[in-house]
Amino acid sequence: MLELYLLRQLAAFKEYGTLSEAAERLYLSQPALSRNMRKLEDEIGVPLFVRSRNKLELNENGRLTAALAEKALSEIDSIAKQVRDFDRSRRTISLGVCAPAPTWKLTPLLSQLYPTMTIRTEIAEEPELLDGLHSGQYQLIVLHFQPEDPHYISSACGTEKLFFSLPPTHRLAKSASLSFSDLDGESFLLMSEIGFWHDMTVRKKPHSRFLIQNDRLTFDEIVNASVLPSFTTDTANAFFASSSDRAEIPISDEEAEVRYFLVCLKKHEQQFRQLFEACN
Amino acid sequence: MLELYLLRQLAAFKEYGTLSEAAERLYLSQPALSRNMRKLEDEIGVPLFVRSRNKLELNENGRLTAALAEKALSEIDSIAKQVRDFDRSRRTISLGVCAPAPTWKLTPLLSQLYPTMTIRTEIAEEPELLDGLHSGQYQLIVLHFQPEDPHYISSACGTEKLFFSLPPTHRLAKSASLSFSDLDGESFLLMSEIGFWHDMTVRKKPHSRFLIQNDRLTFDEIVNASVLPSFTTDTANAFFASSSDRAEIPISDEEAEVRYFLVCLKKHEQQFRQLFEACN
DNA sequence: AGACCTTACGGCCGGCGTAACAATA
DNA sequence: TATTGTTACGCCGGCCGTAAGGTCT
Repeated sequence: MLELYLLRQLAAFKEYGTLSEAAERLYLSQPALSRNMRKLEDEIGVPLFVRSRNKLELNENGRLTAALAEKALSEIDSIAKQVRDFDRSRRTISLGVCAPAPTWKLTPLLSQLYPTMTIRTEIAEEPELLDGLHSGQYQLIVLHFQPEDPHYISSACGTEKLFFSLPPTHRLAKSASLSFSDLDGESFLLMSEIGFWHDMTVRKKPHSRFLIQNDRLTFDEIVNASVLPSFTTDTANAFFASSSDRAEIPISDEEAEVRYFLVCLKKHEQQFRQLFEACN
Repeated sequence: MLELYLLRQLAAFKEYGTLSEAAERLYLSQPALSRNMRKLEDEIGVPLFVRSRNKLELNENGRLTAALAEKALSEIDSIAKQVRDFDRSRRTISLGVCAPAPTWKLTPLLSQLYPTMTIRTEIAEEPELLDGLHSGQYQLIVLHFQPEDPHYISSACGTEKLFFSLPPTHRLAKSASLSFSDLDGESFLLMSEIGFWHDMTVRKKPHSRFLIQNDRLTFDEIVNASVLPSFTTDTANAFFASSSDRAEIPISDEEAEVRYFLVCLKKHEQQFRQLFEACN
């Protein structure tokens, strides 16, 4: 059977045009390449080259062979990668979420229920989450609505309510309740990687500007040191008790409180049965 | 990159189940195979086997790898074949005919006009000829009707008229003309490999039986030695003068005389221009 | 002269076989 | 005991590099 090193060398010769150049790219002596091209020709049994006295070119057979070789080589190349990906996917649970809060409860739970598995978490938009669930990119996703498709298994897994976080000096710091529009136009401090909350706050306050910070500790410091309004949620407060003198004002819009739903494909129902029972 | 011998050996192990058996089939010592399977595992970097103390089995990764390997190996295997076929097709003109007579003139003509090419002739049914022309199986075909599709180039290339060949003692040997139906029911001697003539004669004499002989010399001998009716044609007589005392009676059915048409695809018009000019 | 390809010769590495061992049924 | 898989050691074929030679621009 044709050996790979011959096909690789043919492909390189096709790419670089001369034996010398190809040999150099292959870290191979030029005579070796010359010999091997003749050997390949012998093995296939038909001429692959037109040979002038000091010039070597592919003929039609040679071009066909090189094209087929490139295809086969890339296929062989991809085998190891495919197997490694497959192996990783078998020992990994990928969790896609529409916001960070659900992971605070789910990640420890997953680690405990499936101690041999690696838990990978990703924040994405809801349409991408659903696509990824079907493509196998995610085995589990968390949405902030309940999907209706009967191919899914889903179950509520917590709520989250958004609050304004205002400095005591803010003119509205004593309010019992505020709506998004009450603070439209003011500049806000905002965490990055907060999933759908980002879109929602930006959409509900079209005239505000948002200063994005991607590290939570830094964010907390900046919040405490500034007089800009920001956000917090009941869930975040429960998990990350941060001392601050800020006023936390409930947001009256109904979108400010969401329910999360954990979703998996029906075919994985067995695998995740314990998880669904535990997260209720 | 993964080397082919490792993939071949993995595929063999998958096929035969044990290292010993696979090694034997591969004409390889069993320790060598053991080493190489470990090497493959190392190179891919994930476990491919479940190892008991004296048992080796593929795990899921291994089964995937073996499946991918089989695919890649068969692809590599097919490269040489594809290139050889391509090379042969480049130096061969394949002529498909609906009956043998046209080849008697065309084959010498082709050899003369295209002296570097191999001429290959095949008899086939007309639908297969047209399919083969499109698929590239034939560059030229001969039909006994003129195709209407404008994608073809076609030109008349001779006629052939069928005769009954009757022993002098036959009751109808003196007839000036006969129709197919006049001899329906009698047993006939018939050559094989005569293309559409076979179907036609069988169809026109549904009550006759036909004794098939595939060698022309043998056929001629049998014909001369027997009193069974057979067939001949004007074209065959012109090319193969066979002495015989048989009566040759024209067949009056209009299907008994055909015109042949040489056909090629328009894209080959240039290549075969000389041929079309010469065969008129 | 410089670029390119081919042929000739010797070295060396990698894959193989033999041998010896361990474990299971 | 027969079968299966693993480890250790030395051989050898095949691929490579160096050197030398020929041809073309």
